[in-house]
Amino acid sequence: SRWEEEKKEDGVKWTQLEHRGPYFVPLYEPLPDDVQFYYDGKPLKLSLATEEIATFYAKMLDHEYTTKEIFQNNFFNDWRKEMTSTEQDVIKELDKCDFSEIHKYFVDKNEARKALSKEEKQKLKAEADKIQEEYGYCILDGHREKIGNFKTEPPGLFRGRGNHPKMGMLKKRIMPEDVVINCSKDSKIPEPPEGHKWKEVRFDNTVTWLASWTENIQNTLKYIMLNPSSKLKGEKDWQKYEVARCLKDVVHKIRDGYRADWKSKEMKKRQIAVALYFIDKLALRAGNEKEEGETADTVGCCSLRVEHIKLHPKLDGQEHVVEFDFLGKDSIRYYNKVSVEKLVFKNLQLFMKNKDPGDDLFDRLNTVILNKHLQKLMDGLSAKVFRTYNASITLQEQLKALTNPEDSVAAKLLSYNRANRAVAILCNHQRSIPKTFEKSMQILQMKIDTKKQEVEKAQQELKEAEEEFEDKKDAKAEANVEKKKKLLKRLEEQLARLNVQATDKEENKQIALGTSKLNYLDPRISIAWCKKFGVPIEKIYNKTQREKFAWAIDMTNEDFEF
DNA sequence: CGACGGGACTCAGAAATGTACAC
DNA sequence: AGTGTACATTTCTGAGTCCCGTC
Repeated sequence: SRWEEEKKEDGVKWTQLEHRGPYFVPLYEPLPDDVQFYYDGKPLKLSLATEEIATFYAKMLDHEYTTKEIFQNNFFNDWRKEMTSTEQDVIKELDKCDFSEIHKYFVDKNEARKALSKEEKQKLKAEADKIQEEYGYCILDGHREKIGNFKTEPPGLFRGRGNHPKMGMLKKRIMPEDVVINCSKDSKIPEPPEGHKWKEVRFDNTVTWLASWTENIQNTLKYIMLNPSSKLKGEKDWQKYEVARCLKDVVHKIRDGYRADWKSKEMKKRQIAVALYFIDKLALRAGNEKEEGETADTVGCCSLRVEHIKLHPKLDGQEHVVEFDFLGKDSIRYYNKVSVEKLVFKNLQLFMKNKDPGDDLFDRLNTVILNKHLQKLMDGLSAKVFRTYNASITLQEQLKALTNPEDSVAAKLLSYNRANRAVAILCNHQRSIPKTFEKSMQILQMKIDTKKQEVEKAQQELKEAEEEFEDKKDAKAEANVEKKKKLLKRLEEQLARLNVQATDKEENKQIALGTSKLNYLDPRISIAWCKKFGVPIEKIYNKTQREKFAWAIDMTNEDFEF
């Protein structure tokens, strides 16, 4: 099959790569003349470039971002830089800018698009499909593979996560002159759009990207890469889980090792040992250092500061409790109270001694030191492998504990979701509570109440039927009892299902299951579980997910053990 | 060594879009 | 049968990890 093909030289990722280059998003279309921008109450015709940037802001007027001072200031600074000198002379304060007409124009345009007839919508869809067909695929080693992101990112205002110092800055339009193309020498080299040139065309088969450009906000590279369904990505994914499975064999030894190191005479060793304990037990990320002022202030394990933990010798009947409170990746809050071993607690007290809240907790440590240590313990081992390992092993254990072979498929799926949820909680994968949550919960509660009444009514009817049977002792009365029993049973089952649904919904409101499912759980565990318990794979993986995990679906039977 | 910057890749939740289902 | 809405899926792009070379 396609998962077992010729091996390449070390570091070589492909022998053939052919594609069309990125699809460039359409150029800016000027506003109609009757849509005006006002400055200080007076209409002001803007130059094309200035107008385009104004529309970026106008489009976001409903968004919370535009209420933030940093966003406003960054936007206004960048906007002014692009203005003509005449405009600069006039437009001095954002507060005097009135974008409301422009805003309304785009709101209306959006509604108009939604109100389009079926035929018109189909036509638009067909056009999009054509672009996808033309630009969305490449040829890699003879196979036609789907590309992940084949469009350049449109210009707009930068939206960072959390308290990002650069929010609102102008993200510039990507032109062919900014783009580096990567393909094979003998392939049909993509044509730049008419009148344009590529920045560079290179033939580097040691990397997997098809095109790249430098983004102007953080000055970092962006890439066009393959879709997760591709062979290249699939193999990499498989490899990731194989490394995590290797950890399974040595993790006990590693745990013994770091426990012993809690007592080390060397401070650095003790810090490594405690940090590793956190990474293993709590599935924390490694925590690279970040450049101050360039990004939101977030941390991982190695970059934890004294202010991010509190030590409680006793708390709620537990001993040696560490209270974590910090912002992690994407500024998602990590809040947890954990009872730790006495030695860990003692070490933490020591690490925090004579430090200010803003000081590093692990002052002798960073991710490079930690990962070098891990590499010595196992080939390919780095901090993130612990997350993959602990996530996958947790799923496997939870599935074992929760699955009842006698259950219906629906009940088994609930168990699966519970197991998935345990992992999402471990990895702190959160989502914002859906806007419609309260409402839909109320509706569900109403259904439950109605169902309860129906159950009570059925109970009453059954009682009556039984009494009648006592009385008459005839076949008709007996049949009626059976009928009422059946009805009651069905209603009770429906009620139970609704209750389960409500529990599930409540437990899930702030938890995002997708990330762990897609990135941390060895798909072979899930596939084996499906096969073992007769659950169709489609029930747990949708089409995209089945495509991504094709490698696993191909190779896994019900006996698979992580 | 270790700091630093560049580079390539994975992983992250929000937002946009599509679909199914209730009314 | 048509329409609105809730939920599922897909897209988007920002935010991490980790490695490498240089000084």
